Amino acid sequence: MPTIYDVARRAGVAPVTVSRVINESGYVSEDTRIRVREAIAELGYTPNRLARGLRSKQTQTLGLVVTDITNPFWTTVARGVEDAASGHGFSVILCNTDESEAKQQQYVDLLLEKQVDGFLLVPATDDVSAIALVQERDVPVVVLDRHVSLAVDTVRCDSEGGAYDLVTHLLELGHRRIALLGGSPAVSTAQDRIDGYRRGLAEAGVPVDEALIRQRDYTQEGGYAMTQSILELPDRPTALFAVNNFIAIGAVRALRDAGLHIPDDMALVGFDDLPMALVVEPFLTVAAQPAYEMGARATDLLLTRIRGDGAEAPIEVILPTELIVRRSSGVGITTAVGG
Amino acid sequence: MPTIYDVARRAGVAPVTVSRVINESGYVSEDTRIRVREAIAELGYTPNRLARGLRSKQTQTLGLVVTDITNPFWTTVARGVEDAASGHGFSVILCNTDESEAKQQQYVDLLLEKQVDGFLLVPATDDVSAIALVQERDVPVVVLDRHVSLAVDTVRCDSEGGAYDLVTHLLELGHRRIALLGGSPAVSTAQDRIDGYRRGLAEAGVPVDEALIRQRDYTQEGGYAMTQSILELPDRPTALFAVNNFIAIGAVRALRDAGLHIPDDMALVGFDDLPMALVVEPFLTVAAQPAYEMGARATDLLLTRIRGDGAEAPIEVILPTELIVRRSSGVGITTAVGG
DNA sequence: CTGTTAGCGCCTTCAC
DNA sequence: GTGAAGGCGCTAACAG
Repeated sequence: MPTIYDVARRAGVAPVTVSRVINESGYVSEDTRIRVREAIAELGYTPNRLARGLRSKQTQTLGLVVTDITNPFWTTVARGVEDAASGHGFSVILCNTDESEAKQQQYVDLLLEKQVDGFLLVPATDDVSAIALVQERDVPVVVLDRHVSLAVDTVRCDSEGGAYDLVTHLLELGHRRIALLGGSPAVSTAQDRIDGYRRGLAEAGVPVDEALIRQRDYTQEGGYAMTQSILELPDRPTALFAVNNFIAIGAVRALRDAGLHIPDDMALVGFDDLPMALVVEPFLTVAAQPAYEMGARATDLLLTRIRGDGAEAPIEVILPTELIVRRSSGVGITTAVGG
Repeated sequence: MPTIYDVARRAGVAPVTVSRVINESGYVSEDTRIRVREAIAELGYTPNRLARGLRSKQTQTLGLVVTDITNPFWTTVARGVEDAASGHGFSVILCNTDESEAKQQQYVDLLLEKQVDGFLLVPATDDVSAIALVQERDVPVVVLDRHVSLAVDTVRCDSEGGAYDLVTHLLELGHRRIALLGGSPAVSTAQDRIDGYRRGLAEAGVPVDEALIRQRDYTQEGGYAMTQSILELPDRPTALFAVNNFIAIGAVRALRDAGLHIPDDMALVGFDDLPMALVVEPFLTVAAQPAYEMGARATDLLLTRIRGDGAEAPIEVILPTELIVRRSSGVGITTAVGG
C-alpha cells in the first residue's frame, strides 16, 4: 500500500503537500497540484482514514443505533440519515440493538472506541446511562423517536397528537368503545400514544374503560395476543387502536382468525405506515410518521452540533404525523387527507 | 480522553503492559493485571481503535455492501452477517448501493480507506471492476447472492433450482402457459431464474413462448407494469411467475386492479418469502431463500479467508431454496412442504 | 506557496 | 514477567 511518502517522492514534493492536495486545504499551486494528482493516480494511492482520524481527531463518521432494523420504519429513518450524512461527506455505521439494554451499551462502547464524531440513537429502554456516557465523553448525541429523562437534543414525532387524531377519527365515526393495543411502558412513544388516546376520549366526554387497555411490545405476536384477549371480553369494543405497525398486523390476523371482518365487525387503526413496495393492498387507517424526514432532520442537527456552531441548550424537534384514512376504519375514502 | 500512558502511570507499569492486559496477549502476572484493570476502571479509559488499527493493520471490521436495504431479504441477510461477525469480535459497516454502479464504487473506496479487514458484497451490476480493485489490494472478498465473471468466493442461493421447482409445481397443477415477470438482465439471479423456468418447461415438453417473458427490475412498479402488459395479450397465460418479492406484490396489485382473482383467474408464484411480521396473510407460493443463513455462511467464509487459513482456490457455496406452497398457486394447502 | 518537525495512541520487536 | 525504543500514516503548528 502506497502512502503519502511514496506519492510525495514520486511527485517531487513534501508529504504535507500531498496532504494538502488530497484535503484541498491550504495553498497549492496549480502546477504541483497536477503533478501530485498524477502521482496519486499512477500509484493507485488510497488515503488511510485511520491515520487521518488519529491525527485530526475527526473520523467523519456517525454512529446510528436503532432498535429494530427489521422494521421498515427504521430502515426508512436510516436512509434519511444516510442521505443527509453523505451529502456532507460523513459516513454512517448502523447498529441494531433489538431493544436490548446490553446490546445498546455494547454498541455505544464500540462506536466510542471507533471515535465516531457523533451519535444518533434510539433509546432501547428508559435507562439513560449509555447516553449519559456519550455526553460525558463530549461526543454530540441526538436522540431519535423517543424522549428520555436527560437534557439532550431530540428529534421525534408527535405520538400523542397522532394517537389523538386516530381516536378522534374513530369517535367521529360513532365509536365509543375503543380498545388500545399498546407497547412496552418502558418506551416513551408507547406511553405518549396512550396519553393521546386518553385525551381524545376525554375531549369527547367518553370515559376511559381501563379494561380496554393492553400493553405488551411492538411485535406481531403481541398484537395477536392482545387482540385475542380483547375479544374474550364480555362487552367487546367496536374498534381497535394498534399503536405500532407490527401490532396492527398481529391484530388483523387475530381478527381474521376469529372470523371477524374489518371494519364491519371491528374497526382498526394503526401507527406507522408500511412502504408501498411491501404491501399488497393498503387498507389500514394510520397515523403515518415522517420517518425519512426524521432521520434527515436529526442528522442535520447532529452535524451542526459537531461543527460546534449550534445553540447551547438542547433542542427538541417534534414532527407532525399524518392521518391517512383508509378502509379499515370504516369510511369509503381511500385517499390521504391532512392531519 | 485517557490513553494507555495515563493508565500505565496510575498503575505504576509501562504502557506496553497495559496493552497486554487489554488484549490479553503475552504474560502478565495476576497482580499487575488487577492493578491495571483498576486503573482502567478508575480513569474510565476507552481504547482508541484508530490507533490500534493503524499499528496492527487490522480493524476487526467487515464491510457489507448490499443493493437495497429496503428489501426485507437484505435486512435478514444483514442480521445473519451481523450475528456471525460479532460472534467473532468483528463489527460490520453496512452500505446501500441502490443497485447503482457509482455508489458501489464509492462505498468500496470508502471501506478500503477505512481499512476494513474484508468485504461482503452484492454486485450492483455485472461490472466487476470494484471487486477486482478490492482483490488487487489483497483484501478478502466474498460475493453474495450473485455470481460474477471473476475468480472469487461466492455464497448464493440456487436461483435456477428454485425457479425450476416453482415452474414444475405449476406444471403439475396443469398450467401450460406460464408468464415470467423477470428482473434486470444485468443481474445474475434474474438470468438464473429464467434458466430454471426454461428448464422446467423443457423437461415437461412444453415449448417456451417468448411472448410470455418480460424483463425489467426488482421493483413493485416493474411487477405491476409487466403484469399489465401480459394481461393485454390476446392469448393470456393461466399463471404468472414473479422472480422477486417486490415484483410479486406488483403483480398481485395489477391482477386485483384488473378484477382478476388469484388463483382462480390467474395463478401466481414468487421468489423470496416476506417476513411473517410484515405480512397480514401469507398466501403466496414461493421459493424461499435462506437469507439469514446466507449472510452467516458468507461471513464464516470471509473470516476464514481473513485468518488466512482457508483453501487457496475460490469457493462457491450454493444454498438450496425451499418451495413453500400456499394458496396463490391454486392448491388448498397452506402449510410448508419441503423442496 | 512549500517544507520541517513533531506527535496522535497504540502495538511490534527486541531486550532483560 | 516486564520494559524501552520505534514507527504505523497522517496532519497540526510553525517556519520561511
